[in-house]
Amino acid sequence: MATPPTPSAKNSLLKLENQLCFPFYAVSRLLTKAYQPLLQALDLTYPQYLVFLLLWEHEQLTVKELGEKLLLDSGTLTPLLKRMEQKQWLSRRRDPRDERSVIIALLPAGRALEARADQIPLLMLDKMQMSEGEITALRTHLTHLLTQLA
Amino acid sequence: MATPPTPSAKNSLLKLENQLCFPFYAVSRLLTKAYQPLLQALDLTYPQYLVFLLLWEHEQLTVKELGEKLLLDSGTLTPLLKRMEQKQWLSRRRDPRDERSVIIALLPAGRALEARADQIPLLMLDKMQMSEGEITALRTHLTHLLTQLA
DNA sequence: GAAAAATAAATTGTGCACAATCAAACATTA
DNA sequence: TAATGTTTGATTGTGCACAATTTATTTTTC
Repeated sequence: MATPPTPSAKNSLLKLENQLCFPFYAVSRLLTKAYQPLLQALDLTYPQYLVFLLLWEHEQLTVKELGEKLLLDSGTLTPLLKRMEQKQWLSRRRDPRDERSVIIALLPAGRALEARADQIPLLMLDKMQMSEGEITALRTHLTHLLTQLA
Repeated sequence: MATPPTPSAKNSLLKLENQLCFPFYAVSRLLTKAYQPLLQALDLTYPQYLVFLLLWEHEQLTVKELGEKLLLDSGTLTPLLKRMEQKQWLSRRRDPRDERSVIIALLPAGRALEARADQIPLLMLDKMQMSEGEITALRTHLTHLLTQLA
């Protein structure tokens, strides 16, 4: 079905295969899909898992702090956190000392998930099949890009 | 399985800063945001731009072929393509020789966007501030990961 | 200390992503 | 060729993402 390239598109940067950004977009989605069977066992989505990574470490954080660390805004976080509150994984309450802020705090049911999640990072590293060196190199480039774009 | 973790190292894998996947997720979203002002001028979203990259090169493709190249399924593509059809950028019709397939064909208004988009790749390369070598290295790693995960 | 500016969430609306299900068209084979 | 199985899109429902606006609260400035 695919027709031969048209003259205007020959050797162009406007070709999917010459794009650098598409692989980022594709890999990001494939990684989320690779997490899916592992997270589904915990009834979690990938963004919810990211919130838990922070809460397991910090016990409680404001919505603003979560947003700064995950690079997400309240339009994304508020409904997501409400769904997690419904499941009794965390609590949402205003900071008495600054009523503008909402404090997200880990609840026992949320803490209990930590033990069940502890195999996930190694299982994912396994799926990626990359050497220690490749991973280090990639992390360096990604961090550079991240600071460049953020 | 990779290397067995020491007790202390095991816990640290469940920290956001030690995640490899989060930077992919974050960079992917930041890249899309970096495209946004450039694409908004053409009334395009990033996934729509990706569809155009393929149509500018191939003139016409089936939904299945678009899905294979972009790693997207019909649940994503069908409504996206309908929105693009509304704007007269492309046509959707069944293949007379196999009524199961839908052929997506570029229309003049869609072709006209190509010239207005041709600066985008260089502008994006500029935003990323990476050397030729870094880009090549990154593309290699990403391609490896992509085949590993796809 | 009142008005103005800044900050933090919530809300609204649009557009992906994707799992799951369905229906139609085509291919296979007994 | 009738029954079975496969392929292709469409549909439905849920959950992000994010721009833009709104509301409540706090801080700053005059």
